[in-house]
Amino acid sequence: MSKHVNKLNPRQREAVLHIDGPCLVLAGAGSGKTSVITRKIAYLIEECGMPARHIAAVTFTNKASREMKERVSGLVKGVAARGLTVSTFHNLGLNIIRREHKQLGFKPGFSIFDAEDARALLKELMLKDGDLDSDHLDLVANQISNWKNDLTVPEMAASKAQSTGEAQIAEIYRRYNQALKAYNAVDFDDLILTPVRLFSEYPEVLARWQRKIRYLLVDEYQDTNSSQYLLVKLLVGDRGGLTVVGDDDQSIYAWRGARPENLFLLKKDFPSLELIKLEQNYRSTSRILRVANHLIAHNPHEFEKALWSEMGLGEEIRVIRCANEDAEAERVAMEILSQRLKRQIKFRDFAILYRGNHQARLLEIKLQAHQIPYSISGGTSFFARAEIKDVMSYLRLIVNPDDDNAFLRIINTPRRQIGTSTLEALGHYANQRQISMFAACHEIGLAEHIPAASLDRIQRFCHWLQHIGELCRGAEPVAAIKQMVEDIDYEGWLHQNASSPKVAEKRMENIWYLLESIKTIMQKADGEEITIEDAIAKLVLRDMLDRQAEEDDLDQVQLMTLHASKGLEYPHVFMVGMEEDLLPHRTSIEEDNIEEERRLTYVGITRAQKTLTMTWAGKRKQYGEIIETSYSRFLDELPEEDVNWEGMGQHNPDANRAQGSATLGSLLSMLGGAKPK
DNA sequence: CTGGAGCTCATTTTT
DNA sequence: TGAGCTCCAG
Repeated sequence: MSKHVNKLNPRQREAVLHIDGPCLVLAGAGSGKTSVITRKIAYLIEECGMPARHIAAVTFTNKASREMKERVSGLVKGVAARGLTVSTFHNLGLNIIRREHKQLGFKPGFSIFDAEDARALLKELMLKDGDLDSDHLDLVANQISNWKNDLTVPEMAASKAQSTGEAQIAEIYRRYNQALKAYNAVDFDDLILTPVRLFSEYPEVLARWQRKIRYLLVDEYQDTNSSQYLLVKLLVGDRGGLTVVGDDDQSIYAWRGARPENLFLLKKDFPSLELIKLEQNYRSTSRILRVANHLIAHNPHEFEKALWSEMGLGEEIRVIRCANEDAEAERVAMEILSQRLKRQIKFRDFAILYRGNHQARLLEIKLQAHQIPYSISGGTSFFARAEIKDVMSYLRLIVNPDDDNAFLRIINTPRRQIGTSTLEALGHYANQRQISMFAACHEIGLAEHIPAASLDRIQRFCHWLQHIGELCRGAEPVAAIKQMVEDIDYEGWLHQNASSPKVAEKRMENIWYLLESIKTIMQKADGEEITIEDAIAKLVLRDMLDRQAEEDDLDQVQLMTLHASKGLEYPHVFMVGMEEDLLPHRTSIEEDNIEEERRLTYVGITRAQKTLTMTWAGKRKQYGEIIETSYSRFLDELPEEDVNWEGMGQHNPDANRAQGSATLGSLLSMLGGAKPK
């Protein structure tokens, strides 16, 4: 038997060997799904003789795609792996659009608007419109994204509108798309949607891509939305060269348009689908899995699945009642300190998981107080920082002069004495002539609308930027960008504006870090030539940023949301805030979305390898007032015999559910609540 | 254009 | 409670 399968268990082996038709692998948490995908790729290349360039593996995150690339290159050596596609959905979409940009009517160097850019554009459109105020920004942005993910074009949205409100949003949607087109830009959703439309409209283009991608593997399939599924379906065609791996119990992104039912739809679209379940878990103790299975059994299931492991029974799950959220954070900190000594383990063996980012703040304070090193993943992203957005806008404008949004962001940053009236006149002129603002700057006719002094300043800026652009396409792009930052004296501008020199220095450091990243990306050109356009696109798609990698090696407790923890594992896991209104979150209770919250809890539990500790606070400060809480309903869904309850006296669902039983715990909580701060 | 007072709104967020 | 915003006075 092949070397690629003899380390696998029988189910995994079956999943790797089944190549004569579509294959759905239901892979429970920790069941070795990445092994299956990577070994299947190796098997296809080395045993089936399929050239690597005809195989594509698609993931959702850059992290997953990076890991997959690494693991494949460990299995398939050298030239045999050349041309293999391992990328995120969005990256694949980007590559398709790039190759076919002419057909699609995009100029090369088109911009990619991230979520933030898209919102900024929407805000502007809504402001101009007046019908909708920007209070609804979130709603509108979400609705448009949902429409795009469900393949609904503006005209369809308008005709299906149920209310005037919806019709208004549909109108904004139309203008939003129009603006993107004018800016020669796409948003994240378009990266998937555009290839789908292309393939539906041009069968010959689709055929070409089908010839290229003969075998497709998709990771985390439960997270696909409608347009992603359609993209998969189109690429696979009726040849059935498809393996998808997923777990319906780990679907936690339905609120973002993911369609976990895509897992079962597969059966309809591919009748010959082979279903393989991976139930052996290589991560956790049997106790942890029993608890996880017991919990998730409360959800309805299309496919029954029960995880098991050979890792031994393991310790009981602890559920700890704390007086309030302060005591909870304190308790977790103390647990980490004592467990670390008792078990002789590292800080990095611990993770603290929570529902909402705001819960991290108190934990941070307590960890700091006890000098426990930690790192938080998530929070304000690097790319949300104003200085990064500024430099990125310069770069975007260099690559795509039609990007009016980028133009407007940086035309007067740093100050160039180009005021609103000048820009209004310029915008008006550009609009009339149906050209971009940058292009309008070069027109002779503009002199009639703008005072000579302003015009001169604007044109000097444009010429300078063009000059930098030429340098960027030369031999030393990074040097050119550095030159650009120096030309505009961005550093001086930062110092002038920042509240302290320290802040300015920090911001400048971020910019140097950005330039370093660009340098790395351009150097990593293994064989293929990477243009400045590619580098910027990679940055916008958050690819190739090795921030996290440095931190992974440090000995730090990991703090993150339950969502962010998917796919990760830690020896000792704390889940905090196990309360009604928090873990099932209140809005989910109101919207009757308990099942997804239960899956979220399931994801949290299955992150743990050795021990799992859940905490909850009897009282919690919420919007400034102290609220009596009751513990999460999910705690009652855990098997009694595997759980050790602390601070609640005898655990008794019926009596304890409501307040009032005079247990030691409730007495303590009364003390805690009454104590002055 | 900046800074401070006042108002309002509180999930999750792979790309 | 407190972060993030708008709005108005300088």
